[in-house]
Amino acid sequence: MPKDRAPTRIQKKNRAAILEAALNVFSAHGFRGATVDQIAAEAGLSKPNLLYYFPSKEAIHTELLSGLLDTWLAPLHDLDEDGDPMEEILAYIQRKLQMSQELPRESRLFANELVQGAPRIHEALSNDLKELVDDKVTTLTRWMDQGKIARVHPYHLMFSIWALTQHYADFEVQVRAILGEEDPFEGADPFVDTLYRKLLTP
Amino acid sequence: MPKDRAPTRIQKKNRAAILEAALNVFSAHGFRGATVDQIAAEAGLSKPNLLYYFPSKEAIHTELLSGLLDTWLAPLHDLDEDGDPMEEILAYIQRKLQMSQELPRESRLFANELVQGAPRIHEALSNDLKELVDDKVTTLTRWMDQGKIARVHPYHLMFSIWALTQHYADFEVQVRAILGEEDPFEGADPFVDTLYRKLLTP
DNA sequence: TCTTGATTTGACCATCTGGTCAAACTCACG
DNA sequence: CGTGAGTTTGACCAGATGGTCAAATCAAGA
Repeated sequence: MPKDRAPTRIQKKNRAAILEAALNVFSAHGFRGATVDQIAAEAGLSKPNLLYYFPSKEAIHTELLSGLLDTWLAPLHDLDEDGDPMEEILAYIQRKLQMSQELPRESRLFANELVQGAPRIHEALSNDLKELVDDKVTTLTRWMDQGKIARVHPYHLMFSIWALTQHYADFEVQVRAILGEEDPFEGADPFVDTLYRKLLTP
Repeated sequence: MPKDRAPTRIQKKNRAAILEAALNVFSAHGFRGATVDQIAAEAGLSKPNLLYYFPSKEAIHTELLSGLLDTWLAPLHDLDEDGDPMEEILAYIQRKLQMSQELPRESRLFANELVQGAPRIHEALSNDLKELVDDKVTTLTRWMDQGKIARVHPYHLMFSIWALTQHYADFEVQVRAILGEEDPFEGADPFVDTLYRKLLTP
């Protein structure tokens, strides 16, 4: 394993290649379905070489998840209490939809983990995520109190946004099977925009 | 393997026990994450004994999925062109939500399969499911043409219903992590009802 | 160039896993 | 009962898989 110094050029390149490969493999097959050999092959390394950079399969997975959590939660972080309520929420939804389109692997990585009970990120959910959501729910509630948006259950509002936007990435095969050749995201944006505009208009 | 006659008392009991156990294990760990030993143990059988009733792990999985597909699609089947549009749709949504609550294992079984690209039910999606959805979309479109419900993209409407209702089962850990002690389904029903009533009111 | 730490790998290992098989056991029925 | 079909299991196997290790190779600074 590399020493505890500044990472060399090679270390940087290989660790990045491994994480990139791991994202592909884990998001497509889940933790258990992914094999170290597969990740190594995709990263262009031999298995022992891969294990020279990460101590175990689990370590790669953990680093991937924790490294991506910030990215994943950034849009919600950006929800600004001082902005225009309706525009803030619709912008959040649009960013989430865009992430589903542009980062489907990341979405499926989390989806895989969650649907199997989140054995490896349960803590992050109950702490970081809950804290962030609770905070933003306060904002939403305040907006409702001020009559800026319609009063709905704020937590379920949040869940619905996640469900709707991530559905396109997580269940992409199903969406594609039904839409055929058509671009899955064609029309999604106006649809969710209308949906939440109608829901939240006081 | 049992002969091709009428199933004996023991065959009925054991096959049922195996499928029940398999539903638990597959829905919790996905196909690859599940082991035959685990299923056998949960069914109260030895592994060779389990494999006396089913030729392989894959066969159990296949039978589970195809056996549950009808159950899973029944609510959509029931959407009645001759009923009251708004009530029909809201009833469909409510039934889906109820299934998410009462049959979370089934929901996660399909979710697991879908998020990993549906390698084993791709055909059913492109045929049975697509056909059913296309048919119901025709109904929805007709209702929109008649001005009975607001005009929205009918396929995205369908996706949104699935996403929203199944979210509670598929990502139950996340919902629980955020809501804490509170019952995840508390308030979900009125929320989705309001959501779709507002969206679809012309 | 030489040296030393960084990097890479072939060979190997223990364990897990899906599946097989022959032998043993059980049950229903004549 | 006795018997043959139905049921169960211990022992076993081959391949996959996560991980180890010593030896070989490489890279960069003195």
